[in-house]
Amino acid sequence: MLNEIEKYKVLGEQTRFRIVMVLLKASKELCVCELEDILNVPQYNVSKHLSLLKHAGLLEERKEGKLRMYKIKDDNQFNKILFKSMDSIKAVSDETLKQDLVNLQKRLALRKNDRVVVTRN
Amino acid sequence: MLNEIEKYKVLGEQTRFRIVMVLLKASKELCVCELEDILNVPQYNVSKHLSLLKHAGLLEERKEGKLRMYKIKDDNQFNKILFKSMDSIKAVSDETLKQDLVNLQKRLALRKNDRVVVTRN
DNA sequence: TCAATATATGCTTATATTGGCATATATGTT
DNA sequence: AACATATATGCCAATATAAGCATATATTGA
Repeated sequence: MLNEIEKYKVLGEQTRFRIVMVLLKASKELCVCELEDILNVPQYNVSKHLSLLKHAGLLEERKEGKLRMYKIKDDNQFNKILFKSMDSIKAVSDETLKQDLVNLQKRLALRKNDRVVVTRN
Repeated sequence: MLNEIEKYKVLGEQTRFRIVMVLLKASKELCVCELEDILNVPQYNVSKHLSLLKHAGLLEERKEGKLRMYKIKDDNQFNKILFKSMDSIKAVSDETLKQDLVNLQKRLALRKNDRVVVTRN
């Protein structure tokens, strides 16, 4: 399938959409356990969805010790516009999404010098 | 589900993506039978996919006699950006998509004064 | 080297999606 | 009114997807 179609497809699922939205709002890489904590989704699901997002070419992964850091991959025009479309969603009226963003801030506050020190919460 | 997620989802399927791409390149409304002819997809499938696209808020429908005309719905910021992302897909290297666009031109050439006169081909 | 931790992955089941086919509906035509 | 045509839709079977659970892998630290 055309890679761009794949990108729309993977974004068209609630959990994956939430992951990407959180990473966009974070503007920095997050590890799996942080996402798990922010989204309140089991680790194995977060990992699976991250894998799909990565293979579709929307995210990048980097190893850092025991952790795997994931971040937005916007090194091409298509991705940039796609993320811009997500950014244009004003109505984060959705309760789940709203809570995700609150949890994101809480999680980031647990970092020390912007480094992950608390894993599961 | 958040309406925007639904929009990504419906675009994340080959046939629906093709429909939208053809409508974008056409820059005008097309009827079901034209799309059927252009895409080489059975009428019932074209209709079903059009229905999903309409309900997701990506297309508009208008009755014209026996025909139902479908067109791009870009009356909001999110849709505009989404369609822009499709427009940015340079690599219409995909053979199917390339053929669709050829067929689109052939079908449009069958119109008389920009009105549909030939139905199934 | 052993244990603990972070993450990934295989298997199974539940659910959703898609296509095919038949048929219903609506509109125009004779 | 009967018929033809354009389109939509209900049902079924095939396939794809997602969650849950158990477990494998990799890395760190004792």
